[in-house]
Amino acid sequence: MGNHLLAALTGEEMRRLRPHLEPVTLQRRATLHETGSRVLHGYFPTECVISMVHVAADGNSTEIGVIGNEGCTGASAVATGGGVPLRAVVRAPGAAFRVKVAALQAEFRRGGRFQRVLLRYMRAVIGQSAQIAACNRRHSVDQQLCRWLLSGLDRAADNQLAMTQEGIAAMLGVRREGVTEAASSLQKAGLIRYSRGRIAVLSRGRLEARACECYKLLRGETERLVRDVYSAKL
Amino acid sequence: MGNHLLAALTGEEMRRLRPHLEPVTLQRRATLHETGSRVLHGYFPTECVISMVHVAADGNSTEIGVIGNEGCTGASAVATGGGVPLRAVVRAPGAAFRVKVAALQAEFRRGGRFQRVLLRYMRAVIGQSAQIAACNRRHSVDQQLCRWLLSGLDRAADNQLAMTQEGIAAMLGVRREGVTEAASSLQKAGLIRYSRGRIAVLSRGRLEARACECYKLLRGETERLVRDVYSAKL
DNA sequence: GCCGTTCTGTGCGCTACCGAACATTCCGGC
DNA sequence: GCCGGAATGTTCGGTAGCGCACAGAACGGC
Repeated sequence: MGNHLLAALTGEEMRRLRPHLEPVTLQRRATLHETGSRVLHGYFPTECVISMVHVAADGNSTEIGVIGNEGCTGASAVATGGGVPLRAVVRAPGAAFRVKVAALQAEFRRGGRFQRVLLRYMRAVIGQSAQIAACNRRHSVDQQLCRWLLSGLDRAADNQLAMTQEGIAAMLGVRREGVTEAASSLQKAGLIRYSRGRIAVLSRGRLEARACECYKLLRGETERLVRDVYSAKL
Repeated sequence: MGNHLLAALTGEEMRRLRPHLEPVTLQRRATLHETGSRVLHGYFPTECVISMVHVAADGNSTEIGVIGNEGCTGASAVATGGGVPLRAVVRAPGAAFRVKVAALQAEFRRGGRFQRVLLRYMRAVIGQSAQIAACNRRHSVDQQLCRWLLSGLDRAADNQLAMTQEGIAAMLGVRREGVTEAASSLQKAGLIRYSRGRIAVLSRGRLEARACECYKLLRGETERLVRDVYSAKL
């Protein structure tokens, strides 16, 4: 149950990086980095889930990407220094490795496998954000909720998700009432059960059927990413 | 009137790359690369404008990013090989440099300034797509149209844009009628004048005032990008 | 067991946008 | 000068989501 990006490194790279890997437990809703501000650490989730969120001037937020144990935060900061254009929030608490950006940068600049892995990951991030952007535009709250639940479920240990409807609404960029309605409809249909911020997915299959095709595409992209980072061809 | 990414290279890098720079004139609406397919060339606009467009299974499209002489296509393909997750379409015709991906990759792997420039550019792309995603979700067709016009204008030679309302609708991911209505309202207010695919911007200032704040943010990000690629600190 | 807080449910009027159908205007080619 | 196609204009009913206001329900601390 490690992190795929780290697991894909060569032995030598891992030896160099290991002293800088700091195991941490991330608390729900913690903000790991803030829009525009300087990034000090990259986080490599092993058991937690992190959301990348765009924050508008009026405080409205929109989730642009999700990071589980297939990714990391701050990749672009590692590649270029400076800040990232998004806020990173812990969506599901749990274990992760924290690494100083400087250490990551040093390894990145060596131009080895770590660099290729991180670049491949950045490509996935761009694709993911494009897909979510299109989904935002086109699909109903109901469909998006299904996609959101599944994207969390794929990265979770069990069939449980911890998030209030208020929180989900903020991520999807819709009203809380809209989420209430969609969630209540899902519950009536027996796909999920929830209460006060705890959601249990009862029928993953039916949830997938109800979600828009964006979910399948996003999932496929993630699987390709994982395959690629382990591939000798990278 | 060159391309900023190329202009920021060192003399030595430019000497190596110059033999591979192929000046081309891009025709309006040409598709430079297609979603998912293998990318053979990167394009560095000098006088044209290119749109990065997400295409859904049903054919619906959504513009995720714009590229003028501050950027290039296929950056992520250069960094990692393989395809890009978006379609690139010529939005305004004109000159560009075409370069084989293999040549770009070779230069990228040297790990010099070109690499840092391209990475910095990828960071801008991620930020841009996040901003546009949020804008898609939140703002009215009218506001988005203003933003779209301005984003083209910034990269155009004069105050003219060539694009039918049908075309704009496809980029913004809205109905053609919605664009007709918004455009006609802008014309009545004296901000633009248009006819059959030719749009003239009459009052840039008022257009900016009417656009959502996304435009200013996107523009600021682009300006920072251009500043950074020329900066010695990169 | 009480109470404040957090979370969820519901109703209402409103607006922006959608989908479809059709009318009109303009341009370029013959 | 005529004609076909492309671009734009307009209308109409339908609906998803918004903003607001408030009601109930559950949990957590004391």
